[in-house]
Amino acid sequence: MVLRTKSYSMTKTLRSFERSLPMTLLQTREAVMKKFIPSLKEHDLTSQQWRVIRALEHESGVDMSTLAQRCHLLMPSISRIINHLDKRKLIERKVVDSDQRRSKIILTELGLALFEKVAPKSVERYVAIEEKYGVRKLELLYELLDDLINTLEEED
Amino acid sequence: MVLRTKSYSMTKTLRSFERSLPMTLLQTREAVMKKFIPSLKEHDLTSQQWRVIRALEHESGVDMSTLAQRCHLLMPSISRIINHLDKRKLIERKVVDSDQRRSKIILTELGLALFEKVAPKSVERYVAIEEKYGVRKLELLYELLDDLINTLEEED
DNA sequence: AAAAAATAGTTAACGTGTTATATATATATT
DNA sequence: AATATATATATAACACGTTAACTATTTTTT
Repeated sequence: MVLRTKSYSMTKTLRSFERSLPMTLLQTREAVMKKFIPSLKEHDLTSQQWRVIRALEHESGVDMSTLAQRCHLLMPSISRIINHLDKRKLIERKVVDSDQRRSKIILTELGLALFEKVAPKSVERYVAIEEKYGVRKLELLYELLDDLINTLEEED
Repeated sequence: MVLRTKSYSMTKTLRSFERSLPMTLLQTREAVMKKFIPSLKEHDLTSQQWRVIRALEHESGVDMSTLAQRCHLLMPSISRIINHLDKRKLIERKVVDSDQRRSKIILTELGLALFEKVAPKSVERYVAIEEKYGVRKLELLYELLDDLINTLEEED
């Protein structure tokens, strides 16, 4: 393991596949989500649906494209998710008068109630992570991640 | 940003959804993968298929369950992926004599050739990231992520 | 040895990621 | 004003993530 890492930085071979950056990021995400997913399942929500609900609670009445950007989802995914949430009456769509193509998405009372129920669990999770891992390290991690994102996005 | 962070840790409301930890990890992963995905597409590979090929190049002749663990994939996914790679003759399955349920997965010559073609692109990508972001920061990031994973996995 | 329990792998069903294509409406061009 | 182009959203197709159910073996229990 040590040998592999060493040979990587010296001879430019592949980093051991279990320790690749994308894999490590994926694992971290899984570890973070793991304890929160059950709260979502209790309410038959996927993490993406929850992301949309959070975005709408933050700012209701945005259109699909905006929602896609904010939630880092692609239009086909948003389209399906909004359809799904619409059937569950958690959101409503209002066609925009000035542009019939567009529709504003609004969180219903039911949707808001669901948010209020789940949100505390999410807060709890963050508090638990802060306590066990440390606020300082967490802030440092955020900084490093943001920095990496910015570095890589400059590549165009 | 500073204000937001402050209000979060003081009043225990939800961190702005765009800056949640899972979202940030997802974004980082996307940013890291972005420039490498085209190399995979050239060879009609998904990142998961590539992960499996890498694992097999590292150690050929492991069974499906082992492969699932190593690649952080679930059995149904591995099952489909191995099926797919089998059809493309990139791998072969050999039923284990002592246990007819099990089969060992072997990278074919064709599979190995594909690995040899794609691997340098992956190395290039890492080198580029190291150069732009810095080896030191990258190592620190790995440490923080591993630490977070370990912290969260102790929670059981 | 026969029955029960465990294990390896597959398949089904549903939601999402991704690319390509389609449809309707709005804007720009002529 | 009629046509072409652009935009917002939807749908289709295929792969993966996830849970549950299933099949075929192997191991354990009795």
